[in-house]
Amino acid sequence: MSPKIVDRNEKRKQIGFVALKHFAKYGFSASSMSRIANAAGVGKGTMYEYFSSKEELINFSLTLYVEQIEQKVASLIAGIPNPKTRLRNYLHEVIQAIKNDPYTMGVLLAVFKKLVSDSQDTEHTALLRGMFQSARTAIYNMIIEGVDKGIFRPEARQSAQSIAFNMIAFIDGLWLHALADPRAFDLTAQANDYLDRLFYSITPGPKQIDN
Amino acid sequence: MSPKIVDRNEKRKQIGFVALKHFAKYGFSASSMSRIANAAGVGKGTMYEYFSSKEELINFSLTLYVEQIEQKVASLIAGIPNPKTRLRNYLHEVIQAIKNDPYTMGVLLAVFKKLVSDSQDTEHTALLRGMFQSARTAIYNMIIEGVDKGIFRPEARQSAQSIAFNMIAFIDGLWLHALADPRAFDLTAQANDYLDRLFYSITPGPKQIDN
Amino acid sequence: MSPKIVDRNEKRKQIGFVALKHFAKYGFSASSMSRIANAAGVGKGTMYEYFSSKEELINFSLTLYVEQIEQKVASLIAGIPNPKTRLRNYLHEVIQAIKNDPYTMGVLLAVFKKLVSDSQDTEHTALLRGMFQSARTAIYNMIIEGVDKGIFRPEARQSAQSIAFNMIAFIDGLWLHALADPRAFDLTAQANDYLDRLFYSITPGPKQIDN
Amino acid sequence: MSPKIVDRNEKRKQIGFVALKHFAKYGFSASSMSRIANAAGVGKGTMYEYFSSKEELINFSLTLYVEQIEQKVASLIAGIPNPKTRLRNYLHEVIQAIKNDPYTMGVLLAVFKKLVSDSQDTEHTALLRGMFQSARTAIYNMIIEGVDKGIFRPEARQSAQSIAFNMIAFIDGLWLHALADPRAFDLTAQANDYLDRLFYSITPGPKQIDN
DNA sequence: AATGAATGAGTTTTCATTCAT
DNA sequence: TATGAATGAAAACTCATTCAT
Repeated sequence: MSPKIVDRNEKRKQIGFVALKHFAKYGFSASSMSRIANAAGVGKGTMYEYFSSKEELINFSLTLYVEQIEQKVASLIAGIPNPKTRLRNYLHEVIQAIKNDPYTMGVLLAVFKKLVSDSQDTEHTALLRGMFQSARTAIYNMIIEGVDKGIFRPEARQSAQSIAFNMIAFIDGLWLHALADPRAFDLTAQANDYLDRLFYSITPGPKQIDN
Repeated sequence: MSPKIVDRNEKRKQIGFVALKHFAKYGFSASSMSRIANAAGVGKGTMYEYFSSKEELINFSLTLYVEQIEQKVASLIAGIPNPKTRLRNYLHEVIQAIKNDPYTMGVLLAVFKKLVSDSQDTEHTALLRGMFQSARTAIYNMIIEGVDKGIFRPEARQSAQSIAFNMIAFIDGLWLHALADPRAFDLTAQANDYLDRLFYSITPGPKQIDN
Repeated sequence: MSPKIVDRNEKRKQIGFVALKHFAKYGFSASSMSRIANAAGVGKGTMYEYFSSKEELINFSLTLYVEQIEQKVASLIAGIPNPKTRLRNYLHEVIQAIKNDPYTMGVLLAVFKKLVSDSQDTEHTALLRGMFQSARTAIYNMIIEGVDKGIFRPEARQSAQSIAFNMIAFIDGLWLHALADPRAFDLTAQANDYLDRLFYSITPGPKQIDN
Repeated sequence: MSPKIVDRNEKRKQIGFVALKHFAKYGFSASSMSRIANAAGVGKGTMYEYFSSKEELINFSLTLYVEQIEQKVASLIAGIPNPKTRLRNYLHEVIQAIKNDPYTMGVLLAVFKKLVSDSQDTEHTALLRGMFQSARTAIYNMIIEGVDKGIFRPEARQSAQSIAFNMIAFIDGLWLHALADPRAFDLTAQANDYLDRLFYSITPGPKQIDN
């Protein structure tokens, strides 16, 4: 009754991750189905058994990507009580991830570009926004918690939203440059500088400098 | 010294700018020679009279782009004596440019992506690095000038390099997000927040806040 | 003599009829094995358990089709004693069939086309010819019977063959046009006109008009 | 200023006629662009210089076909004063055309089939209907002229429309069968039988038979 | 010098068929 | 026996590039 047993979901994921690597490296339009098939060790036709079109493969891969990122982010902030330390740790972990797997960041680049081309591409837009939103919320919560615990100034409560935006933009600018010119600068130092200035401006007490 | 040479260069530029628009909107691989020819009002074959290949057209267009950006940057910082004001003004002008012509920023996206694909593509890498370097130098100089004039703390001298890096990364993260989600946040406010925090940390005297 | 053999034939028929519908609607080459399998509620692989190839499925389906048509024809002419009335009735029934199930006529179209492509395709040719032959024979017999009974002129005996050919061609032209442009004309009226003229020319006695 | 000089319209026609042969022989879906290109002696890509898609090639070919047919029809009926003779001549010429170039009739088959598949395919439907309409009009006019000249009975005036429909259907049935089974019957004799019966029924005076 | 005609390699996608379970 | 997974050949179509005029 039952034919060759294959975990379709597992195989979709397997192909999806291979595709992700290609998208990261070459972008969407320059990645070809047959090369992905080849890299995934399946026939060209098999691709279409698992994804009805290239577009669907892209969507699925991105979902995979976002899931992966969000899980990583969630695990990074778990278990560290002090929100200040947690924030610093969070940034450092993100930077480690960038350093360890710079190509994966290339997917973001490809997504950003697709967003520019098809401005009404709502599926991808939603995906991206969701991802950024959850990152911002994580940062926002850390700021608020810091204020609640007296670690940050009360005024930081109003700026929390803005700080979160700011920080995300900074992080994304950082990997962008790291991608373009890996040896030009010290990511960790940059992140520390940024945080030092941030904490300096929201830590209570005159002239207190965090380290 | 025949006048033809001038014409030739002029036409190369003309085609180059048209190409730039396409690259910004669709990226390199999804922009086709014939569509660019069409938009530029020349024949398909003519493209190859002026550029030996698509690759060369890309290179030339990027040179054009970088030149344009650098000229703009240079003009922005000219004529404003106070380096603090000049810095704020500089950032605001950049943001205006992003707001007015978001597509042009798309070229950067395309370039970044190309850098990821061909990691040994030294021609483009050099171009990009040069551009960023000149932007950083401009910022660096403003910081140093501010220290010299007593507007910034002496300690800022050592951090000047790092601040410049930091700021460029922040700016690029900003347009990246602006491109992806134009209505999500207030670019100007974000820039001000960033500068406020920066100036707060490098302005002499206790609790002095710049505005 | 195992019961399996019956099942097998039954299932072949079941799949064959589903295939027939597809062939009628899309033609042979545009009908796909997997869509037929799907519509028949069996697996793709199962198709090849019952038919060694698409070609064989086509052959079998056509046999089924011809059988069906011939049974219908036989039942239409059964039980009506007057050959004139029987002839008129026959034509009307055929027209009813065309009106009720125009798609089935599409199979004929597909077969005709296949015959044009593979001119040496004797299997299908024989099938078709047999079908038309039996229809012609039925008409021929009615004419002869009419002559024998004095309902038609004796001269009709020599033309009987030709009349049969003529009538079949007319019928097939009729459904062809009905298929192409269903609302353009009144099939029943056309058939009556044709028969009136035919009967007028073969009915004995001056100016006698059949109705 | 001007490049390789090619009469685009001429080349479109040239390719169109080659395509027509393929469509006649294999139908639309089983005819491939590359095989047509090959037969036309041009490269695959060239096809798309002249036709934006297979669909457009089909449309163009059909236009060509209809034009051709209509011109032939027009020339056949020109210059013969007696409408009765003209009608007979017309039918004979059509039959000659069928005999001489049976494959071309295959195009009609393909069109009919396409009409069955995509019932809302208005472009082709319109083309077909127009062609049949003009054929019917030609026949209708001959009948009316015959009535006016006293060659046909006055009652034929009312039936003229119906006779035209009837005759077209008969003709199309005829070639359909001729295509399917070229040697089975004598097209000319069939046509004569049909016309004899028709003229018998609409010629004035008792028992008068046309020859 | 300028151009469009020509093209084949390469892209996405479909499909008849085979095969392991 | 029944099935769906797997696949390569082939289809429609795109595009950078060459070349004749």
